[in-house]
Amino acid sequence: MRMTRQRKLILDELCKAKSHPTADEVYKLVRPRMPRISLGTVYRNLDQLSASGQIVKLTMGGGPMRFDSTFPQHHHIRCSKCGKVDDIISGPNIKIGQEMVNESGYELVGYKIEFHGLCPRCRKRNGNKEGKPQSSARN
Amino acid sequence: MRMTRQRKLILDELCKAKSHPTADEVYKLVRPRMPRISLGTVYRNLDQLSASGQIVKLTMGGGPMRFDSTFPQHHHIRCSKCGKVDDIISGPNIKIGQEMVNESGYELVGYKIEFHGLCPRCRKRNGNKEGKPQSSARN
DNA sequence: GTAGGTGCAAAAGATTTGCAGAAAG
DNA sequence: CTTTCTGCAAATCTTTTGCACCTAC
Repeated sequence: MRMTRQRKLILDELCKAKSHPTADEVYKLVRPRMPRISLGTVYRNLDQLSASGQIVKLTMGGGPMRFDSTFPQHHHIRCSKCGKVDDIISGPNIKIGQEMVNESGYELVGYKIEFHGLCPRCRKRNGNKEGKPQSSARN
Repeated sequence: MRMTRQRKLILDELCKAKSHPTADEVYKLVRPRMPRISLGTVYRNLDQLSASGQIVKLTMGGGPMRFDSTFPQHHHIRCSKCGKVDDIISGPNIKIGQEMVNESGYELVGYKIEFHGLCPRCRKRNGNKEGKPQSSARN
């Protein structure tokens, strides 16, 4: 994979971004520094960067694809009410290894955990200031 | 939520399906039994059924949305090479609780684990018959 | 009876692709 | 040099929506 000016730029903007931009947002982030770049190029690069593991594709259930740099390692949580996506800098130990998928015959390469819940703002609006889970923690 | 003939039918076909059909595939599954149903209706119902937790939306990084019934509880693994999606009837205990997301201020409602790796067929083609992970298990 | 649901068709969005010229290695 | 990548624009694919008519409750 060649490291073109475009690819470097896209990766750079993605690392700087605190949010989880869509392809179109990446396009807008990059244009000021390279006005003639095309949206198609952005899509092609986002695909390749994620195929090579340098970034992650996030779908988080609905709407256009979002992208995020992989470092530092983290997971994501999405508000079921307003759709906001935040990072979870997972401290604790989720041990996930080959043995979890052995029965399937697959060779495990990676995994992704996507949480969903209510963001602080929506909790307040709901009048549920303290953490009283209202449903069991499973999808 | 009313239980219309359409909704019942869609849910029924989805429970029977061993695969993870796209909206369009669900449409095709349902049409033999209800020829005048519209694709729009299928989309609207899949959305509502997943909002109410009766089915799950799977995005699995790329392509159109896929849908799956929620029982029995399971996760999914997707082949990074050919795109095949299979079920992981997770035996072991992944303990994920509110404490994992406390710092974020969110109230945890649920989570979803998506694995990816090489399916048995692609492993063979790769000449890697036994489980020798080639990269670290992370995205 | 009425709020929510449906079919149809068109619109809106998101992503992919063909091609000729550019540029990385 | 050769191979991969780019810009552009058109094509394709997916999903959403407006509207008038239905139907579950």
